[in-house]
Amino acid sequence: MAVHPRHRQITDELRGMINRGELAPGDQLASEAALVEQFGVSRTTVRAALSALANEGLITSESGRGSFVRQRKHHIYRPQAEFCPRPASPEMDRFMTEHTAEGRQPSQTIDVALATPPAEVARRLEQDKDAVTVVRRRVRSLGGEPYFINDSYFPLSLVQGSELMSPTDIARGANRVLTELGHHQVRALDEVYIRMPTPDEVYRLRLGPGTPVAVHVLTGITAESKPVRVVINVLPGDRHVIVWERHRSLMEADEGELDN
Amino acid sequence: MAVHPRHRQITDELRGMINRGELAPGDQLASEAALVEQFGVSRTTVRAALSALANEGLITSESGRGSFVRQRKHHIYRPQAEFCPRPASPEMDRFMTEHTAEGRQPSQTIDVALATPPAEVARRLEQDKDAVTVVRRRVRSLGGEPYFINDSYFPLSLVQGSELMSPTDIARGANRVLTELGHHQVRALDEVYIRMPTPDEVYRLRLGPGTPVAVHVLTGITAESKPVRVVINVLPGDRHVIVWERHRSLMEADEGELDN
DNA sequence: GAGTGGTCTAGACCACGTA
DNA sequence: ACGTGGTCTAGACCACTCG
Repeated sequence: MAVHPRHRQITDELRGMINRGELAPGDQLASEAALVEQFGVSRTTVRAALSALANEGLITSESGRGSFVRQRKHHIYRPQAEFCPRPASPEMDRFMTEHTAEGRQPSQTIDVALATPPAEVARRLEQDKDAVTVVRRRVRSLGGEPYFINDSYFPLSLVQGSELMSPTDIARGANRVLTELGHHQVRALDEVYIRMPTPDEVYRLRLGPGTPVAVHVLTGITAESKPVRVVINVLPGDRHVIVWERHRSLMEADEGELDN
Repeated sequence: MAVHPRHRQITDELRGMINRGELAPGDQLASEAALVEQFGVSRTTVRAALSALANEGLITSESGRGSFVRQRKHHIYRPQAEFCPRPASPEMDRFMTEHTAEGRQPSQTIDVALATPPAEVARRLEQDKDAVTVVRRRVRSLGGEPYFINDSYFPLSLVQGSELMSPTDIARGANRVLTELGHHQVRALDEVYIRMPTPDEVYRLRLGPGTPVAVHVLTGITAESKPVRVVINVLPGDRHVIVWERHRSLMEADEGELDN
């Protein structure tokens, strides 16, 4: 029988207490010194155990204060919301009611720049990699806590001189503006990647260790199959649920390979 | 000017080499002993730096062999595939062609059990938390590498005695069977959560450290608004892209709050 | 000032993989 | 046999938070 190393046993012991609810979200764990006593190991070993829990996203350690059980509070992220602002099914309605965001102050920062986009974006826009795009970068916050990076890229040639280049909110939406400019989108391709954040994302979103992100890449496409917009949303995993709904009308076949 | 601690400097240095491509996926890093020499620090400090990179999902360390730069290879996960087996837009077609899975052997394990489901599932099925469900648990693998946990829950009262209770593949799909039993689904609610895996998931999917998962929860609903099926898919972040497509016909409004 | 976590050292022994 | 990473110890000093 394989026996786990000491630090792993301590990790499992503490994780068990969290999963069983003996340690509730927000609770403070025993101090490192206390755990050294309790388990009869060196501080290094205790710290290895705590570090593992931190990287699982279960606890955070705050210098000078202690270690605490984390809590997740999920905002609802609806990729469909852009085109279908209102939920259409009773289940979705109920789901959204149950997850109603508390009355915290929303705020956002916007900055607009001209830049050659990352290779991933250039590829999706079918541009040369040194072609210039307009980038609208936003960080959205709720009650001071950032919860959402939203970077939109438009080919400069398509939006030159339009209000998309001014760093202010556009109430009627970027899609409307693109349509007015003659670049009406009729299709979109959505991709979602799951990964650990870059140090830059950790900084911009104030992420704790062990917090993964979802990267939602949206490519908007015209009837002529021309991509005119790429949006990259970065969502902290501990603050979001991605939700959508489907109806019979969208279900073209009855069987599928995924869910037998 | 804030100066980073020594281990953080080493982390940044090594991450830079990876991002700049000086260390390519699959490459071996300098050994810990070599890094101790190179940076003039203790082995503990070097290991702290390597541990950080591992938890970012950038490297893996293998006992007795060394540390290596990781690679991500993305399978395509289409939540829509269940109802729309074939891609409908040229962009999606191209996307899937570009990501064609290599010709590795697919395989799967299936086991079927009667069990009281986790509270999350019971709630979605609108069952008492001690009501029994049929669980079809599957792990799908490609070339020996597991890439997909797929657990389907059906209320026992609805599927008793049907072939859903036998641990074999159902070629025509579970949806068809449910329809034949008089529980035709007309809507679905999809939720995706992003988090670090549990130890059980790490084991079943053979995940390395720093690998987050996406949890896709699908609730299938009849015309009478009765939930008849909950599917929980667990996808390793380093092996999947979640992809779907949208068309004008689904775009009911022109503006949205997400993408100005 | 007392207690907390953050950083770091210099060693030691072990299990593992490869040659 | 040797080099690799995995585990663990016993200390030390620091920065931070809080009463």
